[in-house]
Amino acid sequence: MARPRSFDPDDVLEIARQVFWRKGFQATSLDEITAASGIAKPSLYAAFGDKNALFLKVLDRYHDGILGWAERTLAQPGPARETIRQWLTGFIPYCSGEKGQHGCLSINSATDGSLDQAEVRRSIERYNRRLEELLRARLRADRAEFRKGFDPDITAHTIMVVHAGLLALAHQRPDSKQVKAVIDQVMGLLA
Amino acid sequence: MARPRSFDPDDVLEIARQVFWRKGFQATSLDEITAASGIAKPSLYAAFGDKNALFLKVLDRYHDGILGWAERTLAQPGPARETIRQWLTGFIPYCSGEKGQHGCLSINSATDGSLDQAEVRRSIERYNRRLEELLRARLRADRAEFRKGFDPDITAHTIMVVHAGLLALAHQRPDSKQVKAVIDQVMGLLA
DNA sequence: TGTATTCTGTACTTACAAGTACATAATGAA
DNA sequence: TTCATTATGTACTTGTAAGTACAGAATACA
Repeated sequence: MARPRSFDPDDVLEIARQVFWRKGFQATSLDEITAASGIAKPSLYAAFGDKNALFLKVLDRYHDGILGWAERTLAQPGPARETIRQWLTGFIPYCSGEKGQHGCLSINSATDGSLDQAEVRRSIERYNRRLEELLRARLRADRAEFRKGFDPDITAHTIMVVHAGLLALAHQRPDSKQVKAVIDQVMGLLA
Repeated sequence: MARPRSFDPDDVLEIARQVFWRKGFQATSLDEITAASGIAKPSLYAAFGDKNALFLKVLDRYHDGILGWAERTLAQPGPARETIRQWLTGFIPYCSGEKGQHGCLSINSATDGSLDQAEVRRSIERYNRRLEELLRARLRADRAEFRKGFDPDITAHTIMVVHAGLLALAHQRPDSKQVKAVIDQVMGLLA
């Protein structure tokens, strides 16, 4: 029994994500988000809280999207190595060329010293933990495919490191062939 | 025949590096640097130019320090794998625990969307290129140690990716044992 | 139709940071 | 000692961004 919202909050989060992704948290002003979204500041504040809270919502949504995709991809049948290779290969467009120039919002945020809000750190930690759990679970489940002495836990973490490294270096716009070559080489560890 | 400078510019760059490293470029105000260094703003501007120029000098100095150390380390005699392992192992204190919580100034800057100054990008690219060249040169020189088909160029890049990944994930303060395990596992690719 | 309620847009306040004007201090050289 | 020259410190201007007050608009329901 009141005036309804004139926008879909999820649409605005999507727009805010693009701006935050491109410019980073500090350098993004709410005025830029109002300009990009057409939503005035009081509406943003009413719907999402202050800038920190808005960013946290954007980041959580981003994490959820990637985790959902990882869950689906890593649940696929077949050899674990090929499944994981496919998952990593899916990141190539975001790790190379023009499209990769802004890297990963989560990595960018993790390396941003201005973001020392505890909740942002927690969101990133939870995201990394869950991603690594997915990899670890898959490697453990298919352990029989690998050599004696294969360590699924360390290997899962190594893959996380490579994943983070590719997305950190994405800002240099490397050639997609080079990224693929690195993935293929690292997959040699899954044997 | 004029009043001499009351400070050593290199000392100030060192202090500025610490502040920029901890808080990032955007979130660091010159007032914080004046507070940390005791040097007033007009002196900073006279000596280093504006905030962008100061940051660029800090970053170049940081890059030079790491490159110098890499040159010395990677020139050491012995098997290439052990030399490179030693070099990577030297990063462990900066990739783990309390000391690693701020990661690497170069990676942090590369992933900072607010730093789209062309000169900063160039400095980072040059740094990465030189580091990779050092690794590649060493792997090529000692190619005889490795199996037939070993690709020194791709391997050098893979090591760069792992290196970047470790420093990107350093913000999570991982255990140093875990970092060491990843390095050891990746060194398995040098065979 | 009227009213309570919530949303929206304009315009504001406040805070803070970048950069600088200017008066003054400290030196080397004459 | 005096002057030319460059550094320093105080205090300022300017710009910009976060957050909000308030008046008016849009709905559901009585």
